[in-house]
Amino acid sequence: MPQTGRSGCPINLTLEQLGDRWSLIVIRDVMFGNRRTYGELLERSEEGIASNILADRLKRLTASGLLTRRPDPNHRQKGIYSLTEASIQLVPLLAHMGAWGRRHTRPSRELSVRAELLEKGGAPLWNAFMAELAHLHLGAPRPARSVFAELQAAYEKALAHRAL
Amino acid sequence: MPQTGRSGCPINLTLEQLGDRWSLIVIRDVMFGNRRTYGELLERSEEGIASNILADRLKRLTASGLLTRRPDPNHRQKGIYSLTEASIQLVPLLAHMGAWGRRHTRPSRELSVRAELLEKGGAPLWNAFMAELAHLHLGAPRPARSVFAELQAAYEKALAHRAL
DNA sequence: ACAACTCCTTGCAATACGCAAGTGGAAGGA
DNA sequence: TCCTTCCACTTGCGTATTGCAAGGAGTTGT
Repeated sequence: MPQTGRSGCPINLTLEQLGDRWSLIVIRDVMFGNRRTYGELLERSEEGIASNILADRLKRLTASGLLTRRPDPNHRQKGIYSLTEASIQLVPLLAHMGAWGRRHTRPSRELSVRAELLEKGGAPLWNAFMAELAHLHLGAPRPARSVFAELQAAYEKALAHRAL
Repeated sequence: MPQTGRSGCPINLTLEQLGDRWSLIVIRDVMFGNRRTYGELLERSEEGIASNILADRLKRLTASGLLTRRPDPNHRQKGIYSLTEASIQLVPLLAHMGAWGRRHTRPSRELSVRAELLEKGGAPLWNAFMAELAHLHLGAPRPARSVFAELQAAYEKALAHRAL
């Protein structure tokens, strides 16, 4: 039996949670950019998210179990946001979104590099990345391979190349 | 170089086109439900889309190249909507959305059956389905296997089972 | 004590959404 | 021909969401 408003279709239910212009952007920044606090997410936002929208999305995403928030031991006011098992399993979805966007929109070269790597790596790469996210966010053991570092290095190389 | 408003990230650009609560629902109904006209999409909508929203989305999706509209030869007023190459390539994305929704929301059993088949079939099934959609919507040759019929049969079997 | 920092909140305007009713052209029948 | 029905949308209007700019409250560092 369905739980929410419109219908019990799994695609619809996914859209009801994530189908807006900002939720997946926030998750993307936590996931691929390793932004872990409100301030980082606000200041280093590529798309310039507004502060009230960010606050609202952080609330909603934590309420629906896609993020968790724990206090920063060094700074009583700060919260550190982490991905959950559910949001880590969005990796294949985001990879496909990146792949589709690369083909059917006009992305910038620098910002496409990570999407390209993720696409070419396929499921094995996604699984390695998910294992690493489980380490970074859920305290799982550190895997041998750091997909995060590979993606970041490729991105920075593209940035440097563009800057020349 | 980016083309649109917020950033050139391919994930963001995909969200700018599809990141609302209705666009993917419409595409899903055309794709999996084979609804080809305004009336079919309105009347047989599981989620009860409003007529003005549907009209707006059909306009926007055709404008951005995810649907095409041709007049119905038997009925001058009717338009027949078809998927394009770009929207057919959303099959893996929708399959992943269904898979994620099945795991992390509370979908109804009947409406999950297709998502389950798509998930278990994986990339080979998606490719067969995309070939069939190219036949149904773009006039490509008819493939040997009809994934559409398999999905529909499974759905109707689940419906009948529920009705007992 | 004071200033700077950090996480939000508030006010307000613009846009999007949702419902119900209506419009205008086309098909079909008497 | 004229009338009814159908069909694809549009319009009006109230509500919710979004976006921008400014402000406020708790926290840290000096």
